[in-house]
Amino acid sequence: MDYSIKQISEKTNLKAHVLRYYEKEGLLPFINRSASGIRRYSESDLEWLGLICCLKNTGMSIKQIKDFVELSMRGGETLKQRCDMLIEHQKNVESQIAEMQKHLQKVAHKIKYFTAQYEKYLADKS
Amino acid sequence: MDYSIKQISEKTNLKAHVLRYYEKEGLLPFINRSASGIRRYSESDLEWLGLICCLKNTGMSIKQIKDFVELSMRGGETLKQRCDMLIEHQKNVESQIAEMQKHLQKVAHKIKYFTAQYEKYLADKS
DNA sequence: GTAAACCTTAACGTTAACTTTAGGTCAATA
DNA sequence: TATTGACCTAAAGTTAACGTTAAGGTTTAC
Repeated sequence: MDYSIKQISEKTNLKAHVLRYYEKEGLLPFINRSASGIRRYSESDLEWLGLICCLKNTGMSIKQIKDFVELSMRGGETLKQRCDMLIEHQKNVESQIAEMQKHLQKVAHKIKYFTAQYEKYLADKS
Repeated sequence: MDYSIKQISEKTNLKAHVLRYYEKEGLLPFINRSASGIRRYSESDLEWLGLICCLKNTGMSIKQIKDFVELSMRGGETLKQRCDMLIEHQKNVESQIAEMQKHLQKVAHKIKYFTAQYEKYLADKS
């Protein structure tokens, strides 16, 4: 009940060399190998990858994800720290979104302005 | 009634070297110079910088902003194109935000999960 | 047995948006 | 007039997160 790197690549949409790269960077320090050294991903590895992608997708850097993974490897005593880290991250992303929405309002305003200009231009031409 | 690069730097929160960089990249093809070659920014240059920052803040690339500026330099005949470009950009940003919010929900879910784990850990310890 | 998939290390290439450096010139002031 | 701080240019350096290529080797599936 385990997966090859290719299968995982398909399931996660991460190319094989990216999976190896993530492993090298310390994001996946728990992948088992077959006797001959071939990576064998378990169901729980796949779940981990889910979390990693989730953090990546919300803009967390590889380095920070690595820190998170390292905490996880230290067991239950770091659970509080990890919760805090995720909550902090959540806050950051939320405020980024809020910022973006604020800036977006300015864009909307500019669009109004340009649209008016365009209408004036059309009127002047006729 | 014009400004030095330092004054503009303070007004826009863009460092002087960034202003020069933007100019080199074609984002500001209209800045006047003194006889000795020193940049003199006008009030309207400052307004342009406002629009440029607005686009930057919403994630538009330097290259795209350059394209927008180039259209602008061609005058009224490109107004429609520019409107369309801004509207397209607005849509992109909105869908980016939506995506982000979707991913954020997953993070929230993970937080719930980790918090539960943490409470269980505390209960087991006592 | 052979072809496809996997492994490693290592190094070079890429992109965006700066940032820094080096070596000057210019302007305000004491 | 000397000095200091602001300005100029061109070009190289930086960072993150990969992407690419190479070179050489092992393993697995049919």
